[in-house]
Amino acid sequence: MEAKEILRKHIAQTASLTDEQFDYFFSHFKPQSYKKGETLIRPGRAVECEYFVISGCLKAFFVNDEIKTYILQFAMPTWWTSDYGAMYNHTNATITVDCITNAEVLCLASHDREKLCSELHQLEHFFRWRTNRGYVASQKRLLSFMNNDTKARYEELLSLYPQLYNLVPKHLIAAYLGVSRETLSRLYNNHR
Amino acid sequence: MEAKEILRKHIAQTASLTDEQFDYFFSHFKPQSYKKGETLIRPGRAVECEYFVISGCLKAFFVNDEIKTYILQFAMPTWWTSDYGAMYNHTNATITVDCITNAEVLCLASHDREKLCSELHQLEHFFRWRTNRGYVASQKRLLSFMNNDTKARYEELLSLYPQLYNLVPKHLIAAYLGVSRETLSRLYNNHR
DNA sequence: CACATTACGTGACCTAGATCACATAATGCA
DNA sequence: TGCATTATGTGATCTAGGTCACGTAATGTG
Repeated sequence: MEAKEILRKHIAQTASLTDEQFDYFFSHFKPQSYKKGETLIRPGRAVECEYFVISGCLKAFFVNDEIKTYILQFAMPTWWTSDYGAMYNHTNATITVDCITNAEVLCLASHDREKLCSELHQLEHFFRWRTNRGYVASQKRLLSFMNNDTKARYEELLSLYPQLYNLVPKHLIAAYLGVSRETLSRLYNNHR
Repeated sequence: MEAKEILRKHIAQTASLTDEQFDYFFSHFKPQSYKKGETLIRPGRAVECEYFVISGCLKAFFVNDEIKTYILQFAMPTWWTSDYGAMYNHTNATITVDCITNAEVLCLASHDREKLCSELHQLEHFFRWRTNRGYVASQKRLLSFMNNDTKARYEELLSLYPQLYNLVPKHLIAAYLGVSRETLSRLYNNHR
């Protein structure tokens, strides 16, 4: 399935657009290909756009002063990603988005999204719901952080996204769970 | 300032409505008064509406099997609160919303919000941006959880909302930070 | 193919914060 | 005003997980 069709199906779950409307919407996206390890969003730079993932896997992460990495999101096909804090406030990025595998994405400029939202009510509706879901997921993860121990969070993550186990190196899973790679290693080898 | 005026100013920051449009919007809200300790949303029940706080302070929290409480949000004047996960998915509430102090709120039914959003593009715009901000704040809190220790999170919370220190009991602040009340107590009395 | 880099496992030790136990305010309310 | 809650402080002890140190795969690249 090609990029256009994937996006079409994705939108159709939340908003109904005519073919003409969708074509117009789609014409604002720039298809891009990235290789494993390439960086889409870099801290300190302006954030021009957000990305819709067609294939491959990206990660959005924060690196603190002690060079420790925390992964906010693994972005898989049909997921959206960006540094939304920076994008909405027009400030410089504080997080990085890069490729875990080779990836194809559709790039939508922030000002184009705002323009499209004001031109087409249905698109404003779509983006409202997309963010709703993100917000609820984020609250849920926060709760899981407070309530569950590492092992429970690890199992939760793998039951939600089984593909991750073979797709991404273990130290990145640790960085998503917010623990050291040593702890994660001990966890599933239960040496304790 | 009365409730209507407070909501008017709040909306105006994000969306421009005519007086007629705002009156129509406002006519869907039910003003309600609650006393300290009263419950607005209860786990296991359906979630009919969301609340806009006019005065007082609410809390939205989760209670786990071991009766430990985790506070997701303190809701102060001009904040919105509900169990959004339950509301969006039409499932029963998993969190509780109750009053830390006596409070006045405006209650908006979920189906009215959806109706209003589809009738008035500007309102859909407003709710998109409100959720945007919530999403970004939630991501930021998640990051703070992973990156900062309890002391840093405590200071972050108080610098953001200094009123909280005198308004809410310390064990609720601990429940927001995700630590035991003993740990919080030791923290600001630095007996260590 | 060889060498560099990255990924992963595991022991030893350390620390933040949990838990339990108890004491002492402070507050509400009959 | 007096008693029952609720809020808070603090010691003693325990534990999940961090950090450091080292080793061995695995993978990539000239």
